[in-house]
Amino acid sequence: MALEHAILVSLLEQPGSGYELARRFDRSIGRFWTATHQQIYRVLRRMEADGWIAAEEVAQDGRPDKKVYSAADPGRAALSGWLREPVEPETVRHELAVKIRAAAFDDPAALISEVERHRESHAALLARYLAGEQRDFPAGSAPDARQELQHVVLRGGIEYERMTLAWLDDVLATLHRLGGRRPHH
Amino acid sequence: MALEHAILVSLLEQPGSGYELARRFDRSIGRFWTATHQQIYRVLRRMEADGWIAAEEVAQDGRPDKKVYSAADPGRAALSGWLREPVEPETVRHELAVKIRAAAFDDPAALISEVERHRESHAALLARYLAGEQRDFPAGSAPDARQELQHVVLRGGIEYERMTLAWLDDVLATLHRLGGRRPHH
DNA sequence: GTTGCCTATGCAACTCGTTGCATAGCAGGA
DNA sequence: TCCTGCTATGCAACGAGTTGCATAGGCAAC
Repeated sequence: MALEHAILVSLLEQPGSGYELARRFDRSIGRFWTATHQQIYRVLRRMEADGWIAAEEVAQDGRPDKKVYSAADPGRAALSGWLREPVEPETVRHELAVKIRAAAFDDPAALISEVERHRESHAALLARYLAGEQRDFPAGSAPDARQELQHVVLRGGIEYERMTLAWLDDVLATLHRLGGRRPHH
Repeated sequence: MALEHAILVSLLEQPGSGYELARRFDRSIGRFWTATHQQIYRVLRRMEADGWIAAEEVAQDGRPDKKVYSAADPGRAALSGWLREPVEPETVRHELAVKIRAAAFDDPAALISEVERHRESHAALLARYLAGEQRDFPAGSAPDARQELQHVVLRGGIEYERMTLAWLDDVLATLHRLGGRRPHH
């Protein structure tokens, strides 16, 4: 389980409440690790019980109170230990690939609009990444270690989206080519 | 849930027992959808109860008997319906990216050997993909629709591995560059 | 001749992750 | 005025997925 570690990293970068963490997981961190607010609250309680993080009640006016968490030393030590462990092989879940192979037993043309939707959403995400790169890592700046590492992760996202766009074009060309043929029945 | 659909596709391509499916999920299909034998057996029982697949007991000598499953019409219809539904956005789980950002709060150099291990395993997978492509889709052949679709999925795997290798080189260069600097404490 | 691996299926217990719902005050617009 | 939406946390129930173990015959190596 790496949700705990992803939360620790996020709290080290910036302390925050469960709600704030949930929003971060919808944005930057969510690009490589997703979580709902339910999961986050549950894991936060466990981590606090284990002493990995410390909570501070913060009263707000005009808004509900919140509990702001920050990483504690045992949490930092746990993260350090995890960093030195070999990571499990990633389990891939690529639903679109299943659909593409499934199309051989149905009408391949029925997939075209679905693939086009995916293409659009990946193009939009690439644009967001590129805008974020311009904003956070402008050319000529002198980044520190944290920024360098955040940047190399972002570059990975950018290259992933570029690769995916090119592949989806390949998929679309293949589906169009097969459009005339009868499906296998 | 797409495990049912991945199993249906696999059984349409070739009928087989739970055990055989588990091995396929360790090989080709497992590249874009993973499953343990436990999951597979449980889902097979549910699918048989729902009439999606049909089972036939096959006695073997020198080996335990097996139940060979094949896709039935209701299963084929369910697959067809699923193909026409929009797919949920993929939830990405990229543990290495979490580690890279975590390295900002520890020693970045400690990650180098881990990244190198990943690089090797991605290089080995790319080599396997390329060998499989040569074997199954030799230049000059006239593939049918099923092979075309399998090939485009494989090309996606190949491009993904190439992209990942290039990115891991970028990560390694970044980690080496940061090697001299003190971690943030 | 015992140890370990392969085929083949399955139970039990657990953790992970999602979905629906609840509360509760405040802000802004129709 | 009512409706929608945001901040903030949480319960309950379910489904997905993993891990450990069990059985049971055959095969090959040491």
